[in-house]
Amino acid sequence: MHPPEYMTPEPRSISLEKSQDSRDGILKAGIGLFARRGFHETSMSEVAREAKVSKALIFWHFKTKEELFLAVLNRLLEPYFIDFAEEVGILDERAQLRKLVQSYLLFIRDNAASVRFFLGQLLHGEKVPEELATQVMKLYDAYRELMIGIVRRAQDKNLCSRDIAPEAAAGFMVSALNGSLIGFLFTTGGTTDELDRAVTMLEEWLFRDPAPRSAEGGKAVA
Amino acid sequence: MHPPEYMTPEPRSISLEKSQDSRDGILKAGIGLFARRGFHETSMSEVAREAKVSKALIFWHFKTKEELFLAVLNRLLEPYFIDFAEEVGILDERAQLRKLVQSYLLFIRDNAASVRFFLGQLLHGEKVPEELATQVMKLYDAYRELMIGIVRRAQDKNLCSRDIAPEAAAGFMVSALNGSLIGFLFTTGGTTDELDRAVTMLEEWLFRDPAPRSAEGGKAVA
DNA sequence: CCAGTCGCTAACCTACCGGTCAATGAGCAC
DNA sequence: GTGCTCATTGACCGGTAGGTTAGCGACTGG
Repeated sequence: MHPPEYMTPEPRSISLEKSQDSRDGILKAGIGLFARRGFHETSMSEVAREAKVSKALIFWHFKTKEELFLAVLNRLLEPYFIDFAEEVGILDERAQLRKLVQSYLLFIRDNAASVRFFLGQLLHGEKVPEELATQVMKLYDAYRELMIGIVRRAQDKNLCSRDIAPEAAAGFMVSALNGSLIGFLFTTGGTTDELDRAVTMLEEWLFRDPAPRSAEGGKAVA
Repeated sequence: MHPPEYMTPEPRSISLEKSQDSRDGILKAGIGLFARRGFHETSMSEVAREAKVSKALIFWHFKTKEELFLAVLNRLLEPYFIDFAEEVGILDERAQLRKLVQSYLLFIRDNAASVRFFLGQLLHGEKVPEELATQVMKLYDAYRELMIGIVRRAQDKNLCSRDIAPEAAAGFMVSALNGSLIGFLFTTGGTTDELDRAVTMLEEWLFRDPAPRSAEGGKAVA
């Protein structure tokens, strides 16, 4: 079996290093081409040309085109994670919401290309191998779960209306964010103003009437 | 020049009728295959097989594969229009909003496949020939314009808060709808419950505090 | 009845696709 | 040096893609 199934933690020799380099170069080229043109529009010869290696080498590193594509998707998904756990306890729920939402926006801004690619691929169906699709879905659910937590805590502290279930409220907010997202993805050179507007609107929406019966008026954060 | 550039309003002969029939059959097959598998995954031979004609006939009707694809997109867009003008005057703004939103949902429900296809294609870029993209955008803008009108009238009648500009409110609501839409598109066998929930939420959101200073409490529609 | 067009097809063409393979150079162990 | 494995390549293969062409039967106009 020629291709190394798993890389050793530290490179043992120059050859292995070079091997990893070429593999990375191929992956890099694949990322660019697949994201720009999609799976079927991209040929292995193009990837080879872009990576400046022979086509055969690609098939030495990756058994099939699908395997390369899978590796590309995996690498694209690497930055998809949530780093929200820290320093959140000291913020009130309103600030927590703002922070969570902004982390969403920041992520979108930084990964617009791959998000667009991945979303298109998911919509198109079939070419995303379940495993990755569920991975994305899990991430999505985790995000919504964070938001549910915020809403629940805000309701407990009577910071916002208790009329709607936290799950429904969070689901709605995430949907609204997604909607703004696709609006953003379609304005190619676009500003993030629309996104920012959605953020403040969601904030106002969630914290619109804090105390249904209590007489104490809440101090609004400017 | 073999292929008829434009069809005559009424078929002059049996031959022309048959020609239109076969053309329609090809288009129909193309719609199914392109929508199910995308542009590059679909071969002309497949279309020919599905339409039960020879491949050459397709190239007789449509000069290239791109031209067939374009015709398919055009036909897919045919049901994309807004029939909202009628009988709207007699409804109050709340009911108007509900009706407008429901027409959106209904449309999505009926055209889920083609919406998914078109959205994926737009996200993927490149394969949608500007002309059609702007057509869709115009439709989108028209819809938002309708919503802006509703919000503005509701504000004039003091039915809802005047804190936000109608454009911003409408934009937000359309975004929220779009977000719910993609949520719906991803749940394959999915229910429309999530969509319906978003609808009521948007309604509650827009008409949350009708009279900022007036003492008269509004009667809520159950 | 005959010429011409229309609708249509089988067979064909070229280019390129994903994928294979034999060969080869470079580093490493002995 | 002599092997040995690893990384890499150019040449090649069968299959299929989009597209072309020569021609055939069925109508149509004169």
